[in-house]
Amino acid sequence: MNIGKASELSGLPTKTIRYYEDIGLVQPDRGDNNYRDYSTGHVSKLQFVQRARSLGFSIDECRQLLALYEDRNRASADVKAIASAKIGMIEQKIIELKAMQMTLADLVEHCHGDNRPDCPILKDLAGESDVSRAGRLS
Amino acid sequence: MNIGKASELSGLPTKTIRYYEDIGLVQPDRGDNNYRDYSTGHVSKLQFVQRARSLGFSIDECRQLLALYEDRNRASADVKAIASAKIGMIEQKIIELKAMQMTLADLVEHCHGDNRPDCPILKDLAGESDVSRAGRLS
DNA sequence: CTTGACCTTCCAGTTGCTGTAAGCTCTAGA
DNA sequence: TCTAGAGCTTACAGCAACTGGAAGGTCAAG
Repeated sequence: MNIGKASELSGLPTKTIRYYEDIGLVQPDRGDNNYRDYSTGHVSKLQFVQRARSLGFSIDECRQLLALYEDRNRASADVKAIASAKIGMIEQKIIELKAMQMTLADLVEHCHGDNRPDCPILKDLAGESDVSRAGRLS
Repeated sequence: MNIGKASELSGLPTKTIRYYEDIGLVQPDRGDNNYRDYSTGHVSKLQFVQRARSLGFSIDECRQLLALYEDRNRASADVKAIASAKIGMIEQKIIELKAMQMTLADLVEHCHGDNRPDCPILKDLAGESDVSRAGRLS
């Protein structure tokens, strides 16, 4: 099938699919007209990558997962290790985002939000404020 | 002061500080030797940007915040609006990450993690599994 | 006077695409 | 059979937000 159909079936833009070919992630055959020709196997791989990406795996991790996916002799422990590491990274990211959120919420709460120029948020960002500093600077 | 000192005081790499000059975020003076010359005011701005960036503000948002910071007639409501919007975006990001995490955790839990090639994680990514599909596909 | 740290510019690379332009190919209708 | 337009091709540029490296100028200490 042509790239348009593969795009439709995999849920990935054609641009992205061509990009995946460029970087050697999923390489289709070529027809006589030089059009890319995707088999259902290729589409499966594209879907595989699409899902892995949406789960936060990097392209490089997708490459590893695809290699494992292709490898009949793979050890599922390898896959589990990659996924587990990813969970840890996500957890870390969530913690950082929560910290950001709390700091911002604290600042917003202390901002009167009117037309006066005096703003505790900017003061804090500039390091002039004594609001909620102790925690962040320690 | 030279860029090295400004880097030390602001906590930003010299590369990043030069980059910030390139994009017109914080523009220092120049000495006779053509070295960048940062005043304490410049360093304050750099610190300001450093903190805003660490709170998840984009460069463009930093630019807006810096403009407000510089503007004696700013309305603190403007600043509050930017920060509030950012909190919402962070919340959204956290929700997405949690969803990812749960899906991955579910998959890892169902993966025996030994040397057998049969792996539920890969099965799910390939769309062959019936584990934890209903929620994701609905 | 030399060594080495620090500074300069410029260019390329990173990740994961996305946009655009110029041009080739295929298909359906007049 | 011709033609319009949809779909395909390549190649290059650009996005964020830096980071790295090369080649060279400057400065302070020994």
